[in-house]
Amino acid sequence: MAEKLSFCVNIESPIAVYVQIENQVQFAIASGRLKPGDTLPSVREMSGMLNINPNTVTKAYRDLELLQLVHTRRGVGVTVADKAPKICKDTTVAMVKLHLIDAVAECMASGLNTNEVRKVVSETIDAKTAPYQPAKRK
Amino acid sequence: MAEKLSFCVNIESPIAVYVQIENQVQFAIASGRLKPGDTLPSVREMSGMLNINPNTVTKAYRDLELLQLVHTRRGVGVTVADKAPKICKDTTVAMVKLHLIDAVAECMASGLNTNEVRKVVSETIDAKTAPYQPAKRK
Amino acid sequence: MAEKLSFCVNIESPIAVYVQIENQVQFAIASGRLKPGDTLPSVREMSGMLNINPNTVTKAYRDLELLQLVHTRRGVGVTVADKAPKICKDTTVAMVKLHLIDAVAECMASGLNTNEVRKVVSETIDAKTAPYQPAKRK
Amino acid sequence: MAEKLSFCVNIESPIAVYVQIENQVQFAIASGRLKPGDTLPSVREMSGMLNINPNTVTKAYRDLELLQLVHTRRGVGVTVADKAPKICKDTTVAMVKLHLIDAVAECMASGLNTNEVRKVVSETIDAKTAPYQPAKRK
DNA sequence: GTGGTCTAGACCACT
DNA sequence: GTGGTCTAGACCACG
Repeated sequence: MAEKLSFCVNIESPIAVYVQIENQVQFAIASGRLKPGDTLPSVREMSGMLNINPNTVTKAYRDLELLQLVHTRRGVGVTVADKAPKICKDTTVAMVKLHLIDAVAECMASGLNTNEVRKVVSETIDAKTAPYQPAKRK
Repeated sequence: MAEKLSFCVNIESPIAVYVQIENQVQFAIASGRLKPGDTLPSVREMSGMLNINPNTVTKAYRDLELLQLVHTRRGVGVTVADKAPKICKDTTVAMVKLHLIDAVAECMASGLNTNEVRKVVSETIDAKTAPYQPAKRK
Repeated sequence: MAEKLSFCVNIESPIAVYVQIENQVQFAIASGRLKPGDTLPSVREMSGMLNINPNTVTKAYRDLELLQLVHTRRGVGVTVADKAPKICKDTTVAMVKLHLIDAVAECMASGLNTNEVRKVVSETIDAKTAPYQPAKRK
Repeated sequence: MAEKLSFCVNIESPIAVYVQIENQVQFAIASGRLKPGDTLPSVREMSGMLNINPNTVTKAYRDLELLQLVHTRRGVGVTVADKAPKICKDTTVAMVKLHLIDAVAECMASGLNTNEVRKVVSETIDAKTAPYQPAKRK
């Protein structure tokens, strides 16, 4: 059973709240913070924690179920599926790499200096040991 | 007059088509491929080239006008503003840096190895001398 | 473009309305009544036709999108994906066969006469050339 | 006293577990495997056998009592009612026929070949002499 | 005109 | 106590 799980959403973000939740769960599974059999916070618990509507959480959990990352059982709760880690590693890693490639390509296309790109990368790597913070992308 | 300008959009992308156009114009200005006085493709030309609705192009050009990056004059077309390069460098660089930071943070959150992150960055830097390709971000 | 598409739901059924919609779309694709590129009725149109809440239709369409059976584009509509027929045939046929096997097994388990089973099957085959009517299963 | 009664439930099924139990008891009565006066497994025994919550078994037995198919007596257990076979045959046969009709209709709606339908039916009839296995219906 | 997102709240089903 | 479904209605984004 997972002990400490912190989730957060940025309600200002153009990224839909339910997508932010889905991503954080996927990242938690991919990084091993959530393991097969672990129970996610209940819909009511999560919605209270994030101060959002329960339906929004429900939507996220349903999507995760369709992706076969979790199992939902009425009266029981939502648990991480056995094959979730594999699926997550297969897809999540590919996705974040793509994002990284896109971001670097953007930097190059906008004329940024190569050294500056590397410097930003290094600084971010050093800073990020903390849990995932949802992006504020435009 | 700009000689060769290639634009492309990914209609499947969750990023709005008109935003993709705006970004590409901004990048072109920031990197010097578009200079003050250059004329953008006409709405009709651009929409035909990209096979999209003319309204979408119009919306992008309107936004660029609001950002004071271009001037629209009836019977003449849409031309790059004198102060556009300065504005673009100020804002575009900040934006792409943010994207880069987000992307690296994502990689860390999903448990990617630090060395792997640096490797992807290096490879992308080496590969990207070509014009900007719109992201396929999820 | 699909000309005539009749959909219907049974609001009394224990099967969720949005699932009934999903099934009917899948069946329509599997049987060729809906082809790649065809546009589904708009959310508002469908909800009016079936006299249900638009959100219910939205839910069904989102699921179909996650199953990669349709493409949704804001301002455009929902269209059948190119690979939808293949996916549908692969999964839908397997599903309905399973249902049939289950139903026959049920009949046997409840002591029904073999001849009677065949008779019911034949009668239903003869009767069913009409469009799919959602089940009233208990 | 019934000698050998095998029950099984599919916890993944969208059909409620207690409904699966009810159906199996009904089928057992309809087919004569359970006769008036026979004792059902105790709640504790059944819940242990199926590895489910005792409350779920209790609910199933309570429903069967409401249907007048069984009698529950403290200190004695749950026994099949005298009139159970008649009731079961009247209702169960109607129900399974309906399911069969639905399943065949589904096959037709999804474009399945008529001959294939008959083939699946025949194969299932030949195969099914074994006790009822709960459906995995979607 | 499309669909997307979120809220609020009701009622149901299951354990 | 869990989650599931549906409704009603608001506001936004896109073409």
